[in-house]
Amino acid sequence: MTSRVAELERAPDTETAILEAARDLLAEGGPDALSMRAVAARVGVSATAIYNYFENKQALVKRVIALGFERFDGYLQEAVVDRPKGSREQLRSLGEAYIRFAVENREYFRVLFAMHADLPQQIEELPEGGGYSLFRQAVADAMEAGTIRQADPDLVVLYLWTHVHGLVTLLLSCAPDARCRHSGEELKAPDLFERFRDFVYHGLQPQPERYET
Amino acid sequence: MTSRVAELERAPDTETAILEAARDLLAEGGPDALSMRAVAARVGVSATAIYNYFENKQALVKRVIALGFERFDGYLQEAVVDRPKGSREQLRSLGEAYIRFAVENREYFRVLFAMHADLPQQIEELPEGGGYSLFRQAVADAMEAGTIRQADPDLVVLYLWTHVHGLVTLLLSCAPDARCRHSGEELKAPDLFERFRDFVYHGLQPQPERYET
DNA sequence: TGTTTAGATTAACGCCGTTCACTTTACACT
DNA sequence: AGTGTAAAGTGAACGGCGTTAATCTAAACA
Repeated sequence: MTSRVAELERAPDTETAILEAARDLLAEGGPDALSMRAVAARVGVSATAIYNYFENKQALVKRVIALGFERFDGYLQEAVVDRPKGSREQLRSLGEAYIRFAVENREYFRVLFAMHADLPQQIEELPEGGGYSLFRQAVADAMEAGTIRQADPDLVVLYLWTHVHGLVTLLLSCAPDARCRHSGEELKAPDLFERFRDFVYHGLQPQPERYET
Repeated sequence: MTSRVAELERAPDTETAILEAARDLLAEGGPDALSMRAVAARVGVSATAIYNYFENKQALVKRVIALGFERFDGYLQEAVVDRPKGSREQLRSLGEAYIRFAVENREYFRVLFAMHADLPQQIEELPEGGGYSLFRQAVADAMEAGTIRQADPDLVVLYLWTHVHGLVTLLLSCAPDARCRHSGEELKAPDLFERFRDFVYHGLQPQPERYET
């Protein structure tokens, strides 16, 4: 006789199955691939059964997106731990994690940031405590450590976020494999990110003859 | 008796009417609002008639997007003329035009850069001679004039483009009216852009005691 | 035992993109 | 003037979509 907990855990848990099916369909084939009937077929249930767990398709998608942001935050979490607090390396690692998530979950990423523009405002439960606060803490640490200049932390976070977000969205929207043909050679997102780092740090001002380190 | 030209211009020109209806539907209600039947109804024709001019919906959308990029380029064109060649003002004006287009054509802008990610590669006829080359020329001029530092122009263009593109997409996807709540006060895209300019120019490096101009 | 209820099902509605078979229009050619 | 041809437009229909309504099933509880 199995324990009650084991029973619960082994239970079909249709809701979870639906969410996973929806996430996979979204990640595999983009928004068009996610239909109630397709989700139901993958779960092995009739389409209308989904309505026992989600009010409608939009509610289902909203949950999937929330799960997506959790996975996204996982990438960022992994990027900060074990990196020296306040170091440029930590900041760089965050940016790289952002890019890595976008490239490794291309379709998903696209949906994450394109989809929740349609769903009007209701995504208030997402950002709190998530990636943004991670980013912000890293920036604040870097300022305190003198790694970057003093400024409004929120503004700098937004600036860096904008920078990395623009990089990946632009690449994803131009080249389906996040690649950019540039003066003959091909550059992938991480390479571009690396080349941009000098711009981000030193700016575009004409460089004085600085032969310092 | 009207001239031949006048006749041609006054002719119904169903194709143009279809394109305009599709563009308006897209700009007004986003992608979901654009259906063949809706376009047909607006033009005053049956849905199947559209197939005399466009192979299918995707082809229609593709043309609409191409028109959108033309309009977009118009914003950029307007930004460069009458601005001193190679000046920071010209670069700033380009960025502001980018933002202005995105804000004034919110739905349209979203579709422009979200949509042509789906349509696989086929958008090769778009960028040539368009906004990118404008941007590139302005950057090259600014380098030659010593306004910004010497570097690979393509890289700098991509850097700046990324910067402004990320700013608007991030704002559009977060706040439906391209507004950002920031330390209590609300910032609109142009304000943010202005605040970012110092970062772009001087970078995030710790500022030395520079009391120079 | 009978009753309730959560979960699943089938049927159906209206909208979608698209195809098909058909009619209408307009113009070129003998 | 009459005919042929091709373009432009039509309504019906197909399969797929999100969603609703009515119905069934089986376990839980009294």
